[in-house]
Formats: sequence, C-alpha cells, structure tokens
Amino acid sequence: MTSPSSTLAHPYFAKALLEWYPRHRRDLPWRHTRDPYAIWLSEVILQQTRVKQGLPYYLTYISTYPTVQDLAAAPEDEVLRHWQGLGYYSRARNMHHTAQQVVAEYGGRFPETYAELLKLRGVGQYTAAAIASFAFDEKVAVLDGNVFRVLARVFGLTQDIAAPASRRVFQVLADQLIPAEAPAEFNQAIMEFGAIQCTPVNPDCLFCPLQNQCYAFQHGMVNELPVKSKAKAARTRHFHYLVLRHADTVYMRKRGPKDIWEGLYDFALTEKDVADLSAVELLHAVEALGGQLSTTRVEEPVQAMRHVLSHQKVEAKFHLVWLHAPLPAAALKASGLTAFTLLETNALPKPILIANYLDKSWK
DNA sequence: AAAGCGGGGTC
DNA sequence: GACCCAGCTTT
Repeated sequence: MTSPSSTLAHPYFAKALLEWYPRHRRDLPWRHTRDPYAIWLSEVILQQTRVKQGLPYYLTYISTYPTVQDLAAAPEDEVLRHWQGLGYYSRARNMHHTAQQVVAEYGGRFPETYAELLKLRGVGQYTAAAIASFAFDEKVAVLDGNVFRVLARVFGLTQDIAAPASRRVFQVLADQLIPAEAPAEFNQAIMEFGAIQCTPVNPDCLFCPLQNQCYAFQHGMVNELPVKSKAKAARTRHFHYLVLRHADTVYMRKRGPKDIWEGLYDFALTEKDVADLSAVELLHAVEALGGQLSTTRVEEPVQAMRHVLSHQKVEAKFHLVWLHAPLPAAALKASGLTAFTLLETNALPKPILIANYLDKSWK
C-alpha cells in the first residue's frame, strides 16, 4: 500500500458496503439463483461487458440452453450466432468448450472450489472467484474493473491498474476486506458500488457513504484515481471484400484463428495496405477464386463501411460481384468459401460489420 | 510482461 | 470524433 492514510477506511469499508448494497442493488436474473451453471453463464457474458448490454444475451442463452447439457450439445455456429454483437468471441468458443468438458469429465456438475474452477477454459481469477463465492460461499475476493477503481480511490492506491504486477497489491487488500460471514454479498456489493456509485466518470461522491473515509475524495484525487496507463493506438486495416453472388446465392467463409472474429463468417477477402483496389486487381481476385471472368459483373458503386474495434480500425469496401455461373466445387474447396442462400446467412454468426452490410444491402 | 481480442456508451 | 468501459489466453 502506498498511502499511510489508506487504512483509515479499513474497519468501515465492508460494513458500509453491506449496508449500501441492499438499498441500491439492481434486480438481475442471475441474482436469484445459486445454480453454478447460470452464474458461470452470466459471469462469462459480463466479462468486459456492461450489464445493460449483456442482459439480453444472458436471457437468450439461459432460455435456449437451460442446462449445461443443452449448451454442450448445441452446434458451435449456433452458440456463436447467439453471441453475435457481444464481441470478444473467444468467450463464446471457450464457454462452449467448457460446457462440453463439464458434461464429459465432471458428470455435468461444475467444480465447487476456486482452485478447481480456475482450471476451466475461459475461467480466470475473476470468474473463478465470482462463481466460488456466489454459488458456494467460498471466501475469495473478486477483482474486476469496478473493484480496482473502488479500492484505488478509497484507499489511495496509485499503482497502474493496467499493469499485471499491480494485481497483487489490490488482491492482498481485497482479501483483508472481505468478511468471512458474507463473502458473496461483499463481492456483489463492491462491484455494484463501482458500477452505480463509484463510477469511472462523474462518481456520485456527494451521496457516497464512504465520503469521509475516501482517500481520493479527501485529497481531491477522484479524477486521478485509479491510475491507468493508456493502450496503444489502434492500427488501421483495409479490407476489400468480394461479395460473390449468383442468383440467390452468396459465398461466405468461416474465419480462422490468429486474427479478429475467429469462427465468424464473412466474405472472400483481399487485404491491402491502401484503401484502393483497382479493377484489374479485383478481377484478378475473382479469377483466383474460380470465377469466370468473361461473364462477371461488378456492381457500382462500391460500398464502404468503417468498423472500429478497441485495437484495430477496419476500413472495409464491399465489391458486389455477380457471377454468371456458380463457383465450381473444386474452387470452393480451395478457397474455403461456402454457398449460402440469403436466408441461410441469417443463421450464421457474423461480425457486426458484416451483419450491418447484409442488412443494408439485402433490402 | 505485453499483446491480442469487440462493441457500445458518453460528452 | 475522442475517450471511456475490461478478463482471459497466448506469446
């Protein structure tokens, strides 16, 4: 701990939060259950995701797959399709894998301790602590963005919360603060407090029960804490999509590993360093995919769309190419493309960029 | 320890 | 348009 006054709030902290929580808590579906499956589902969805955005996804998953067996038995494309728009799609793939593992290796029952939960794919320290405390009352403190922020402000911790090495300091403190008689309530309370009261911007310090004990408030440092180093700037990529059409058919490809949107479907893609793709290059690309050049028609104007991710900016151009004849089977095999009717594309998991394009151009 | 991975909200 | 939110896996 960096601040001598930081221990001031120590004895009041849990007491104040546990009093604040029942009066301010939101009524959320995963707070009505002790089922580890439902809690795990909600926590995976809520990783890097606000409650407002994640809630409809939770309702979809819990109703479509009421048990871990249902989720394990579902096709991956379907599981990913329900995740569409939520981002960080490895969460969905890991979740599916873990469901299958829980069924196959754990007899359909989730492990019941922090240490065992941590072994599951997609379950890290935060999620393991959340499930262990919420479902099994294990005394293990959660550390998420809300907890980092609340502790940094109240106790005056100045370590960079983006640096992995800082985690230890916060964990030691959180482990001291969590009361043995109410670990689940405490974990819920501190995260809810961070989400509602001690918000990142414009926190409600005026009506804060910890105002008198809060280091940041007392020292005028609410806007300076937590300390967090900036992420590096996003790089720009230029995607030239070839939207190959024939009659009601559109050709799409499932994206592979080592890049964005793994497991999601988009179109034949030529990536360049620049925003322009010449007519010659375009036709050459069509030919390389097995298209018969003499009879293809490229529709104008080219649609341009911009898509911003936290780590990349994608400048996409959609070249709509009408083929006179379907692509031969050998060409499909070589390129990884698959023919779908427009209706069938509905059921495919797609990046929002692609879903938006289809919505816009389908009419 | 650092990099990679989405998308939405606020001002 | 700039800036905010962020946990897990891989490298």
